[in-house]
Formats: sequence, C-alpha cells, structure tokens
Amino acid sequence: MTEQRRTTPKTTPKTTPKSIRTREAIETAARELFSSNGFERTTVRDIGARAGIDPSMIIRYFGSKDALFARVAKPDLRLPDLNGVALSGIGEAMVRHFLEQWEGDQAGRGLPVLLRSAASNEEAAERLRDIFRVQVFPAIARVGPAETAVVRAGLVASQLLGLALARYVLRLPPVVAMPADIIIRCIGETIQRYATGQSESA
Amino acid sequence: MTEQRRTTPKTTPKTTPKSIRTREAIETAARELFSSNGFERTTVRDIGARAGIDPSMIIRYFGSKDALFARVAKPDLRLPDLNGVALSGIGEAMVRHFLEQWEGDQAGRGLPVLLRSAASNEEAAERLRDIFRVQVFPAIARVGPAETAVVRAGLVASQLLGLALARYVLRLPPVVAMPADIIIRCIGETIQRYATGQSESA
DNA sequence: GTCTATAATTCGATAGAC
DNA sequence: GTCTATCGAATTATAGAC
Repeated sequence: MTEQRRTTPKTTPKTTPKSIRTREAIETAARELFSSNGFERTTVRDIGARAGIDPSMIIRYFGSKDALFARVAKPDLRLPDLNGVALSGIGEAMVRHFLEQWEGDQAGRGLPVLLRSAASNEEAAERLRDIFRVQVFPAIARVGPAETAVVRAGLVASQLLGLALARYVLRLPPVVAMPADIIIRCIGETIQRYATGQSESA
Repeated sequence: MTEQRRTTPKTTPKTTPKSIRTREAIETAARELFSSNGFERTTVRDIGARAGIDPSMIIRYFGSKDALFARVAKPDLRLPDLNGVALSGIGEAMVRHFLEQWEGDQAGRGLPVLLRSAASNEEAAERLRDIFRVQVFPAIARVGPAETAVVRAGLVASQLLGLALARYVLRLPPVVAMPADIIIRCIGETIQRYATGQSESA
C-alpha cells in the first residue's frame, strides 16, 4: 500500500498570506452575487467561478453556504451620532448618511445585500429585524418622546427600507434616476417628521 | 407491438367542471406559497401537496413553474378614482385603499405576492416596474404639476413599497403592530405631500 | 383526468490525489 | 492549499399505465 504522508493536516485553513487572499476573494464574490441575485439564486459554483477558485474551497473555508452568507450579510448601518447634529437636521442627515453608505465604496457590503435575500429567506429576514432593533430603534428613541418611540422607529424603517428597495433592488426607473439632493430633501423631510414625532401620531 | 389506443388526446386540459376546480385549486395554492415563500423556495411538489393534487398535474395544466408564476403574480392595484376625493384627502385615501386591499379577502392575491419574489427574480421585478408605470404613475401625474410627475410618483412608490415590505414581507414587529388608523394618518400625510408636490422638490 | 415511475439537471457537500 | 471526481439529495419535467 502506498505510504501516506500528511504534511498539511486537514484543518481549517490557517492565516497565511495566501489563505487570506483566497478568503477575501471568496467573501467579495459572495457579497456581489448574494447582492445581485439573492441567496437562493446564488450557487457555490457561481461564487467559486467569480472568485477564480475551486468551489470546494468555499466549503473548506466557511463550512457551508449558509455560514458564508451569515458571515457576509452582516451589515453595520454605522449610524452617525445624531447628538452631534441640530435637531432640525436629523432627517436629512440620516438620509444623506444612508445614500453615501449605499452608493460609496462599501456598496454591496451593506443593507441591499441582505434586503434582496430577506424577502424570501426567513433567516435573512430575522437578521434584518435584529439590525433595526439594535441599531435603528435606539437611535430614533433618543430624538423624540419615549412613548411613541416604537411607532416612530417603525415609520422611519418603512420609508428607508422602501427607498433602498426601490432604488437598489427593484431599480424603479424614477427612483434610480432621482438625484441625491432631491432624495435628501424630500425624504429627509419625511424622516424628520417621523423621527421627531411631528406627525399627527402623538 | 402493443396497440396504442388514445381516448384522451394529449392536449391542454379542457374546461370541464372538474378541470376548472383543479385549475383553481392549483392557482390558489400557488398564490399562497409564492406569497409566503417566494418563487425560489416554492416547489412544484409543495404546490401540488397544498392543492391536494399530483405535482405532475401542475406541469400538465400550466406548462412550467415559470408559466404558473407569471399567471398568478399579476396583481391589479385597482387604484380608486382619485378624481372623486378631495385634493387634500388623496394621501390618506391611497394608504387606506392599499391597507384594505392588502389585508382584505384578496390578501395573497396582490402586491406582496410579487414583492417577495421580485427581490431576487428579475422577471418578477420587471413585472413590478410595469405595474408602477401603467398604474401608479398616471394616477400621480394627474394630481400635481406635470413637470415633477416622475419624481412625485417615485417618492410615492418608495414609501408605499416600503410599507408593504416592512409590514407583510419582512414583518418588522413595530410595523406589524401598528394600528391601521395610525398608518393611514402618518403615512397618508407623507403620500399627500409627495403626490401633490408640497415637498420642497418643486 | 389522475397517478406512478423515472428521466434529466442541478445543487451542496465530501473524499482523496497531488 | 488546491483541484478532480463524485456522492446523495432535491429539483423540474416527461412518459405511460389506468
């Protein structure tokens, strides 16, 4: 029988320079594909092809397709400190922040990745609910009456999610074509009203 | 060789009473499953099981899973005639209309069915863009200055889609728990502003 | 008109050579 | 550390008996 020499034990890849490059290539490709096709329509084979590596490496590095998705679809909204801005400018500040984040270098890293999958994947939807609970709600609670915080946060979420959905996922032509400054002004005004409780909600 | 006697030619099922019942059972089951799970996670087997018929019948009746989806996911927004209501009540009227439609008897027949799939299915997304082009845009164009009609319609779409997404697809707890009258008042005010061009958009 | 059985793909994941 | 080859399960769709 052929003697079996095992120089590299079968473990999780170490953090050698080469491993890191491969791992990052996989994560980048996964983000792009999950973002543009959603979880179900993205196959491990597709990710491997785009990353230029063998599909089996993906399982080796991340264990499973689900684990890779969980690793990649953890957007940090990085909400700005709203205490710093004038109370009257909170709405526009939030919308500007999100537009910059969604269209900047980090594009494909944030909310749209998750949003596309969350519509048909309960696990992704749960992750999205978590994000709004721990990131959006506390921020909104701080800028208005406590007893209406839940409603105010819900209203803000509905408008911001709708903007992201229409502009980046569904790509509705009127919303895609809309200049950033118009969005910031018009939707900012809405967010301002929702967040501070200037609605007739009280 | 065995003689082949063909009493029922291999054609599309006719419109006998029994065929109609089967066809409707398939369509109902498909609407429910596509609506709650999206296109990709809904299998022909699932639809057959829920409809109480054999999965193969679905292909026989509709040709393919895609064709069945196209048949089922054609929501008619049934926008009310906004000419009838006072100009100042347009926003609330629209929101009330959508809430009633989405939560009434026809639930599972309308927008949420398509929305869930459109996030990860380009064909469904295209159908959704069509709906807003031929149903929402004309309605909005009529209630404000023509030169801002595209922007106004886009803003309205972003808020209404966001509401549907948060409440029926992602099921964000604060938005799910929100009473209808609060939604109609708060979001109605926003739609009013968007639709009539009272924003600082000009 | 309905069902059984299965063809034809495609997927995620694994084993093992190098 | 990477790849070839493949398994086992799941899918859509078809063929044919009844």
